[in-house]
Amino acid sequence: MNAPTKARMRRKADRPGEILEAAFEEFAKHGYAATRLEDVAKRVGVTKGTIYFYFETKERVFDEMIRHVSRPIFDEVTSFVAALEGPFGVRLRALLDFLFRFIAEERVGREVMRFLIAEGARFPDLVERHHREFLVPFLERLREMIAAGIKAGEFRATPALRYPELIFSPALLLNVWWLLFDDRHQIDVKMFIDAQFDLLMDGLSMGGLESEPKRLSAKLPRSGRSKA
Amino acid sequence: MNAPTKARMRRKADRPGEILEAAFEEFAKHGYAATRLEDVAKRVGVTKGTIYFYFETKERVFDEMIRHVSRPIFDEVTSFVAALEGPFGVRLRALLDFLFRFIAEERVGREVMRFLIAEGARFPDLVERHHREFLVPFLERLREMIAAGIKAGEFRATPALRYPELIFSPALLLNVWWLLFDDRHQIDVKMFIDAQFDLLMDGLSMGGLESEPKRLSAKLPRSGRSKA
Amino acid sequence: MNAPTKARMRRKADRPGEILEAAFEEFAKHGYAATRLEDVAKRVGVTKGTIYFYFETKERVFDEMIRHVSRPIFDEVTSFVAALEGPFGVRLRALLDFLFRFIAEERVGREVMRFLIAEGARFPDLVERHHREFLVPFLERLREMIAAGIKAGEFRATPALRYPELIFSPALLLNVWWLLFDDRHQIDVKMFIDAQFDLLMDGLSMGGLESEPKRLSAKLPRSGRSKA
Amino acid sequence: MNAPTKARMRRKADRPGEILEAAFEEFAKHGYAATRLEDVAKRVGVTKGTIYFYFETKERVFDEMIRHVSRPIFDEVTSFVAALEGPFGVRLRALLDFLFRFIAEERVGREVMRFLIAEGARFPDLVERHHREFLVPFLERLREMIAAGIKAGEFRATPALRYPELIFSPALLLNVWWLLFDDRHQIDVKMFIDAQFDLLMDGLSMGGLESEPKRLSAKLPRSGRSKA
DNA sequence: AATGAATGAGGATTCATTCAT
DNA sequence: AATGAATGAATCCTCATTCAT
Repeated sequence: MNAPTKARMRRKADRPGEILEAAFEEFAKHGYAATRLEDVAKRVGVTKGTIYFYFETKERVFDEMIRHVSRPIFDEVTSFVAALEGPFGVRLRALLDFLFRFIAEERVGREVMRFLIAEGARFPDLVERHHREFLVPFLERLREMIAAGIKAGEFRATPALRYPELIFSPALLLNVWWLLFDDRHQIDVKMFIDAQFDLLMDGLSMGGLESEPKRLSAKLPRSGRSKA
Repeated sequence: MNAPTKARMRRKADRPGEILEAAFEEFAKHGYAATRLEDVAKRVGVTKGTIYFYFETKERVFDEMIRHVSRPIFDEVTSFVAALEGPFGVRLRALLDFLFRFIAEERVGREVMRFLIAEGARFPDLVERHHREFLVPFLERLREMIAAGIKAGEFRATPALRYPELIFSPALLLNVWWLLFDDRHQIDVKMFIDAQFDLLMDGLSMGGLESEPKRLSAKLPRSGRSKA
Repeated sequence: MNAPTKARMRRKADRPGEILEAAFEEFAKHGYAATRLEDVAKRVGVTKGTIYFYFETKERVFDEMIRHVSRPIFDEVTSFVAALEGPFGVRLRALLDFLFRFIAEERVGREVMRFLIAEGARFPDLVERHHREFLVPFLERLREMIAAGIKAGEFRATPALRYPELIFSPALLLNVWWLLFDDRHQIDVKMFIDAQFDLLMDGLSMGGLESEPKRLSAKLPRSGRSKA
Repeated sequence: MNAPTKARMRRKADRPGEILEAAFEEFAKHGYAATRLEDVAKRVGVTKGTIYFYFETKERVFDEMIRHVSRPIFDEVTSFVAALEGPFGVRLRALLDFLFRFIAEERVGREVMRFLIAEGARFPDLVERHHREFLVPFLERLREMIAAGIKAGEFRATPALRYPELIFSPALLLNVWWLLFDDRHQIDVKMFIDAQFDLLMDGLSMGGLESEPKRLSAKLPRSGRSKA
């Protein structure tokens, strides 16, 4: 780490990117205030000065780090949502799978949530940006899907139409669960999604006495993810 | 203003309590690392030294602050859950109302969640304690209630039985929403709970062709909160 | 200097004053930017932190240091000028003696001038304050004295009445001389003042052929200072 | 703005000179310690590295900058003084005019004085060089002129003969005035010189009762500068 | 109990300087 | 000749912690 010194391994193509990724790790581990830029530098294999060559302040490093790690998510969410097709139940399930993957299972999505919650007061713009560019569009897509499902006669006209957040919330719970317990008290994601989907579709209450009330959901493909 | 300041002379006999409450405010606003014990002291109207008379370190102040503000919640949750009665749908609704109040609407509950998420890495015991003493018992109570509801024929036997967290998750969403947006992008809590309850009970899908599938939920009392 | 450590020699009555005097020495030696507050602290026998206990920033230390060392001069100038009496030639001579003492011979006066010249761009208020509170009143007193001398028939009505700075300028020269050369290329202050006074009174040109044109100045007491 | 920037391609052949002139501006504005070589470079339109190609250290840049801007003054002073002719009163007046121009009115002369005062401790050689090459010769010329004037019967034999600095001092005052106040509290240079000349020639005191004591100075040409 | 003065380790930031290209 | 990337020592400032009173 402090090898023969002098080894200025320069022109490493994407120093800023490397720095931001190292910053992600350090900020995720210690939080904004307790992170030392020196440790970020050490992780990249450069010195403090190098970071200041690329970024004006620690705040700037943090801000750009969030942009850096968020962009791929933003992009993928956008294109995924645009590409949804098929029956609405199927679409919904696909959306849930996707959502869980990005917001709960992927470390970046999880930690971004931690950053927003923990450092939101210091970086209010960041929070607003995520609301505007990520949350609002996503919820709107959800709402449209539900509305279309209702029109198509697949879904009930529920007040949930006003609160697509409700559909979103189990994924958030998993996200927070992970943030809190990491790998202690693990939850089986696949089973959790299945359970949400079942509950979401048919609810808790005994729906009368009919023989085949659960048809629709029963036919749906379960979460395609096999590894979890 | 800094005359013989008699207001300060009250010698509340509860200096430690005062300090912990001031600490709550400061830690909530700035996070652990960025909070200055001096500001906590100033808020109480004493000097830093006084804090060190009662608490050994800053970490200790934080830890005891969490205990201090959590205890009333712990207690109330315990006794509330023990006192639930009546039809299970009604109990569930009551539990939801309660949950929302403590985890989302009350500032203390909200901020404790922020502390756990933001500082969990630094205070792992804290997180474990909340898991053990708050979350697990609460989820267990939820599960028992659902199980009893199923036994009583009121509820379907859903896989949600394994994941009572699902029922808990909208409250968490509201909690996080508040942590992120404070009073920007407000959500109407009463309508939100109603929506959750409706969805939770009857689900999204058109439940076959039966004539009266939604009876139960229709009869349930709506949220008792009148102001929202 | 780094003795047995722990010797917190506290309550030293006038810590702020001590710090400002140490600061004067360090700033005088190195200039504002090149002075290390740590060296100031070392000079007092405390640590950096102590300085920040009393002063918010380095700029503040500098600013207050100037006030601290300037005040006695301001005060003495004010009271001295107010107390002048006697024939105007005598008064003028006394004023010159006084002026030289404060602006040129005394180290503080000299160094304050250096600070104003060297750091004026960074501390414009400082410069304005000295202009307003020191320079303007002093020049005004000078002017009044000359005007009174003219009225009394002792002085010629010269255009110098508009520029009392002219009378002031040799003292400034000595000041700057000292700032530049310290004790190299020394000038004998007493002789210098005598020379100024002679020149000031009677000028360079041969004043006609009269036998006793220089009476007045010839009778004046020479500078009373004997040590220089 | 940062297109192929052709303006920069002029390859002035005098990069060092450009750098030194940029350095003059930056050092004049911020002082030695607070000047960043990077800003000097930016002013020239090159990078820091380029400066280090021509100069070994920052101190070297400063030192050579002073030489660079002083040389023209040195040269002009030398040749001007050598060329003086005519009655001594006229010569004196011409010398004063010249002096004021170089030491007070011209920015370079003024700022060099600031450098000497502010950074003399760090660059003692600089100060000595100016003393030896500029101040001493100039004062010597002044002294010779006065001595010759006395011999010629134009001037009185005053002790000022020992201190030609006295004649120099109003110009210094104007210089310092400018350094301190820039364009605040302006002084009319022409009137100031006239006043000095009047005072210098005939002094303050009522010169006996003679009828025509002021002949000489009255006939002298006033400052040749017409605009002031 | 409480204060106020003091400490000193620690971290953000700056910038003269280096050097491979 | 000139650049751009990198270094690392230096310095300001902060703040948890200590302790005599």
